[in-house]
Amino acid sequence: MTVVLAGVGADQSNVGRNLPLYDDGTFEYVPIPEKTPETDESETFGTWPLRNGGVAADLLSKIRPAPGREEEWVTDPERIAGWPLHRDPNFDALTYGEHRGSADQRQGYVRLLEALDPGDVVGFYAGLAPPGGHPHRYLIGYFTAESVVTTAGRSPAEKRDLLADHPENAHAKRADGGELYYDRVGAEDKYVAIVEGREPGGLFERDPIRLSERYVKPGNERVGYYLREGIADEWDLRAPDADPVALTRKPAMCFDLSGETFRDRNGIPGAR
DNA sequence: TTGAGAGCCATTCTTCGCCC
DNA sequence: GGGCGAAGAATGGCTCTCAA
Repeated sequence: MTVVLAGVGADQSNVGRNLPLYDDGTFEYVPIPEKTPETDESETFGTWPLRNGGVAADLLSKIRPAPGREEEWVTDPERIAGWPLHRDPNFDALTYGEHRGSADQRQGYVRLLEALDPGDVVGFYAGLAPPGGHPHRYLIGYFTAESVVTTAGRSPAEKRDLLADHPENAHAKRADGGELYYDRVGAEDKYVAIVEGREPGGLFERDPIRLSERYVKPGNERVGYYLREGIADEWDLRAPDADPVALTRKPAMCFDLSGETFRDRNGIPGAR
């Protein structure tokens, strides 16, 4: 009886802009750039179709595959068009993988996802900007959890077998010879949680659900983005335990809400 | 072992300067 | 004057350290 929301999608930090929300309620979802061009993912910014025509590369003037002060922006249009996507979640194959957080965090991404039971829901929110308006965090889709597996505590051979069992997952696609990306770059303390999903699930067609409120929190000087009070109350927020929950950095959120109730309130992807 | 506090840094807003 | 980009600053999550 759990709903976990995860922040996904390209944003200011990796493509230098927020994704568009159009006047008719439709929106564009574009995955973040893959950290490494060495991936089995065939979709690139030059092939990812937009709902209003064209491809994702048409929206972008720059990308930063690995956000960080030492990383340079890629501005060459041909390189942008050919850069692979970190297609996570994969709304076609209904699979989602996550490495953010660690085993000793109670409220990090991987720990919240590990707690999902079959029939629970994992939802996805992204930063969308309407024409001439401020960006907000919107729920853009979800799927029903079928199973959750992690690479924690597994031997290299076991990890290889696990990734082979989830070939459509973005973390499996960027694994090299069964070796996870974070193992290759020396971050062995990271592990990946993979959620395999089932119907009902997918990306909303239109009218994403706004999760954030934009205001100056008492005691602060600057405006911030916070979880709407109504969402926290009606969906029974369990984590994080902050009040209000700041959505600036896309935290994982957990709600004590049944999958059935969540679907009744928010509709079915494909029919919304 | 656990919780509090401090520092680091990712994210994004604001301001300012440059160019058309 | 408007648009755009760069730089600086504010916020808050994550991580580490230390004390209880």
